[in-house]
Amino acid sequence: MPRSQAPAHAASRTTAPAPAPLAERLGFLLKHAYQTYQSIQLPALAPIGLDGRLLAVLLVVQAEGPSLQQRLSERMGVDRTTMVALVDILEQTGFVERRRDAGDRRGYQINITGKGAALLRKATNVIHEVEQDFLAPLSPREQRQFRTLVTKLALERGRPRA
Amino acid sequence: MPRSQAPAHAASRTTAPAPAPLAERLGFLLKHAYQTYQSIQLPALAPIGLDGRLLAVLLVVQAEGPSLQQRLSERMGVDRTTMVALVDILEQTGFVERRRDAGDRRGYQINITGKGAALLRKATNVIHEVEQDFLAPLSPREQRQFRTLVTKLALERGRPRA
DNA sequence: TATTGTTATACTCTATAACTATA
DNA sequence: TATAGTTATAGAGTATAACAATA
Repeated sequence: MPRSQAPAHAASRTTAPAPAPLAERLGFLLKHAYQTYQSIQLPALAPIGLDGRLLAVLLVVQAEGPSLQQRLSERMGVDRTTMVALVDILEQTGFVERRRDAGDRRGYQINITGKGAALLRKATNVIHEVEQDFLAPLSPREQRQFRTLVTKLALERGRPRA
Repeated sequence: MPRSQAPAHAASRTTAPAPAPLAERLGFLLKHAYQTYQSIQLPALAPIGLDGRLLAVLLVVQAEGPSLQQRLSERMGVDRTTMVALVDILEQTGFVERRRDAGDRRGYQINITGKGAALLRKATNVIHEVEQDFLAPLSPREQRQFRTLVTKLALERGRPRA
């Protein structure tokens, strides 16, 4: 999905109703559900200097403690060469720091900073609002159902590699 | 999504379980549900020379009759310059044909051919199998629920532009 | 020889701008 | 001048290959 993010200026525009044969195809629905989510999340995270992938790195580092870049990339399912750029950004903005491991000087341990932890608290509130906004077309009961079902579909089978 | 498509050779590989904080985020779940779907659809459509976007063009042309390229791109939510390449492929393989409109010689009417209609019947069967495979982790009742809910989320709000 | 991080490179998908022919 | 189609180009995003440092 990639290449999958709509430009920010298009976030609030809409198009004509989807053609009937596409509106019944799961692939089309899944793609557009994800794009709709992104169109809400992108402008919500931008003011605090984050996007979905940078936020994911912070979430994993905070949940699992200091981690090698390679470990982070495996956990998130992105290439290790892609992780270089993500950590570069988070390091330059002071949200994480790279520390050499004295025992094995090949890799870095990635640590979240106090500034990064504070940002993460703010981002967590933003994400909850984004998810509520996205799920707004559903009743509270339907929202719980959707979370359960999409979790099974996304995770139960094992994720394809990014 | 699309870059959003995993390479074909990775379709059957899986990674470690998703980190807990990501497995609860809707953005992560939606992305991976879509990627999981793609990892099933891609190898299923490849043998008949199609992918999701080419199939979408055929579905719209068949449902709405001969259409200008520009109209097709609006209906599908893709740029008209992107539609050029899609119609090129379908024309070279003989699944659609471009016909000049005698009244307005600026545009082409895109028609599905007999060969294209035959392919579409085959593709429709393939897609039904792909969707069943994707939904297999859910009970029949849950499958109906998921279709209803994801349709509301993808379409009710109006689609963001591609 | 293998592993971590990095850089250089290439490939895919898609969007913008500019061109042509028609109106 | 506006529209349909096209081409050239550029920008994300991400993957592969090769390299330096370390084990």
